Amino acid sequence: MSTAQQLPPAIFLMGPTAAGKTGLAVELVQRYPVDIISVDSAMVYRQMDIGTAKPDADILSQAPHRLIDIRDPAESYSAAEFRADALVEMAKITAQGRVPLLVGGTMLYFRALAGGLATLPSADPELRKQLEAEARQLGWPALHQRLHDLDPVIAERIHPNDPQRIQRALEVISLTGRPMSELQNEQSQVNCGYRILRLVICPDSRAVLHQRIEQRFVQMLQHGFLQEVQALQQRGDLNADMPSMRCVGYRQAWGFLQGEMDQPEMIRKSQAATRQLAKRQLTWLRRETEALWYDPQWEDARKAVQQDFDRFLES
RNA sequence: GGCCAAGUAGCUCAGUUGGUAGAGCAGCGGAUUGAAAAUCCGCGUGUCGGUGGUUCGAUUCCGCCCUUGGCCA
Repeated sequence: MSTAQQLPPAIFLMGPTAAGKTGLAVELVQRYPVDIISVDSAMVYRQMDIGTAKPDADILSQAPHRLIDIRDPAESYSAAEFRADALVEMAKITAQGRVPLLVGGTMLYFRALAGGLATLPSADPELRKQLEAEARQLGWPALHQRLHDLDPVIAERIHPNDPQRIQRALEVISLTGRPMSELQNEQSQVNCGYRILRLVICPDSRAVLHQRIEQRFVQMLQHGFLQEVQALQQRGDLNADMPSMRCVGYRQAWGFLQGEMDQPEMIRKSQAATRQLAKRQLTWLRRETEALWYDPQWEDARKAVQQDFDRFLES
């Protein structure tokens, strides 16, 4: 208990997309000695501003966000890179006598940061290409069968129709010669070195969240989202299979600009994809965290957040 | 006003040669260890437009009514 007291503080501000995280974070920056670190797998990309709901230059000058605009859309990023980057930024902030405020909705990143990751090799693009070629010949269920022979424990946990995880597990074996399940078992229970206050911001009503999602997408279009995606297409070096272009909204807008659907359909699909994202985020939030929940429409929410902040920072 | 077509899940539709119905999408729940805004799994009761009739039994056949679309006046 007393050792925990000695750890420096950090705050996680989590919530589904369109819940109002950024607005609250900016308010908190104005009142508390906190610096924001973004926990968002899409805002890491430069030139992807409107569709990721990235704060604009004005807001960023008042409330700088670390770990946004750190990748080109042709590149990829990962939970492991995030964890390393975030820990560096957290240490810098703490060294200045301030408190890291981690804000975002990429729940795997929060979990990786707080709980650590197993020691695993990073992605190998060549190997992945090979595995994909094999899958085209044999089908993913056949590769799942192969995985079952090599690492039955992990194969039990991965569905035969889940190409991404089958590929990754085979990649790990191929790169290390050892089953992924074994490597995961060796993972020690790490503490990230901070005492964490977890806050979730989310409307009580799913209908309200859906409304916010739908309105926000319309606003994105008004702010030139399609031009943003068009500019990305015109670079000529991006394609629809890259992680950046598979982001919610970008994927649909890309298809629309290629003539694969009309505009009303693109809008419907983008909004639906965003609702589905929010639902997945809520699944994480319900299960993963013992956090304090706030509805942004609850007028006392901000006061309550401040009280929790005060109590936490004083302790 | 007359003729024709359609009315089935939130949406688009399939179907029942008469035994009260099922797909896609949406939605909901879940999983999640270097792509995670990704990837994957599970979940289908709805006055079959209304009302009368025929029938053991009607969402299905018949009559009338309502709504929508088209054609003719």
